[in-house]
Amino acid sequence: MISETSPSAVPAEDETALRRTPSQKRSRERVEQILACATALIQEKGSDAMRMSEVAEKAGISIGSLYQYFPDKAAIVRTLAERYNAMCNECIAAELAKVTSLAELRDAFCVLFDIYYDMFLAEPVMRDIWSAMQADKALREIDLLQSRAGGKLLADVWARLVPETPRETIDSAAFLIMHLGDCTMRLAVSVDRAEGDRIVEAYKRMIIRDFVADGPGGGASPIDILGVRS
Amino acid sequence: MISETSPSAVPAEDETALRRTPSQKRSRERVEQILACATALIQEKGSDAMRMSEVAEKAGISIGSLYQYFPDKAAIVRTLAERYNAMCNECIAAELAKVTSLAELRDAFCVLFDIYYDMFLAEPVMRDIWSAMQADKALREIDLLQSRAGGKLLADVWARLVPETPRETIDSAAFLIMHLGDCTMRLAVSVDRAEGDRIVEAYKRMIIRDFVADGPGGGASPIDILGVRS
DNA sequence: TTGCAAATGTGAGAGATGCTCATGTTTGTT
DNA sequence: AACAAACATGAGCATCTCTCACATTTGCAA
Repeated sequence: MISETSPSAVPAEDETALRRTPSQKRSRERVEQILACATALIQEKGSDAMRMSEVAEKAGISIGSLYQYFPDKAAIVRTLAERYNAMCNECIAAELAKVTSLAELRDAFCVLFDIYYDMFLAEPVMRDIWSAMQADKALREIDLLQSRAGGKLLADVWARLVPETPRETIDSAAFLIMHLGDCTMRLAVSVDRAEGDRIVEAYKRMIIRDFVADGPGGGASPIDILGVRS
Repeated sequence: MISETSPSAVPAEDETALRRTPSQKRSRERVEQILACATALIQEKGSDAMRMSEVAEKAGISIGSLYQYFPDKAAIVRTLAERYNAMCNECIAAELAKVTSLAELRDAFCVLFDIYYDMFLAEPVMRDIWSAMQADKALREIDLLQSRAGGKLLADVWARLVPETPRETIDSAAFLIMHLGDCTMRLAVSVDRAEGDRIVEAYKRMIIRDFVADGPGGGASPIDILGVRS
């Protein structure tokens, strides 16, 4: 799923997340084992209630061994978050690669957002991680970096389609769209399904209007006739 | 700031937040003292790093006394959050009361959002509380209730202006708009000021398009010509 | 004023959990 | 076989939230 230059079977997560880079096969397997057990425990009881002692026990290792690889509890969650992000980036890049017009951009956006919604609905662990996010500064940074990364993918395409719009306007709008997409997701999966669906649809409608002409806020939008500050 | 039926000088927070309802003047002052010290400590080091022992010490009371009034640490933060929410609701209701047309709705939205942005910029404690939010389930509930309350205020006005749109569509869209407003805020104040301003403007532009005609997604929007799922 | 019950105050410490570190064991290499 | 580096271990340290048995203060009625 993750394309890396490394020939290793283990995807190279952000190296700083691991306290010790495992060099022996045994320890590389152990890292995967830890992550798998942590995922199971998060699914079962949530990342907050997950205890490091439980992870160690379930993985059949000592607590000290656990801390040999992950500097703290948050690092485990962060590693899982980065894996999900990498998957998302692949999807986004693949879908946006086909876009050559504003109409296609709108279609691609709707397709991607539906995929994202389905992922959130199907992955309780992913939901939990994003919930736990705000509690952890480093995780919040990762989330913003992800929004920026996705935003850049979008802005690159968008800017080509509306060349006369200032690039920083597009960048900020794209960044915001990505970030609010995450927020919409978390909201949609926290209410009942019918309302969640309405919310997701409302978001998509809200956003695709920005892909109308002349960039964010441009075109035939009512902005032109309003006295908006700044 | 908070209008209550109670003649008491102390605003009646959600009673369930307090472990023991203070009946003597001394203890009522003490609750205020606790909240004031907690606010100062959050401003200084953040709610996460704030220690209950510090709050007690700064307030000049014992740790046991502290827990006499607040069942746990989160309850203090929750109480502060509810006070901010009450203030926000007053502003929203006041501004929306004047609205009699879609154009006025757009104007009111921009005014309110600017006020909100200024509040976020000026109140580090408020920012901290919303950051700590996702870590605490009860606080998250409060936040969603707040979005629902604000959403209802908006939906009531909006529905009157576009009577032919299904009410549940309006409700969900209004709810989403309020929630994403919070998300936009948190994002805007976490980046540098210039980008924060661009983000806030992008959000306002995005939203006021929904106040165009025929309700969310209605009117001359490109939605009509798109094959959107559901 | 005095007595008394209810309200309030106190702080040592119980309980829980993340994480460390000194020490022991395994692995790969020469 | 010998040895260094990598890896494993778990008792226990550090920290923090929150409790509880007991002391003190307050308001009020006699």
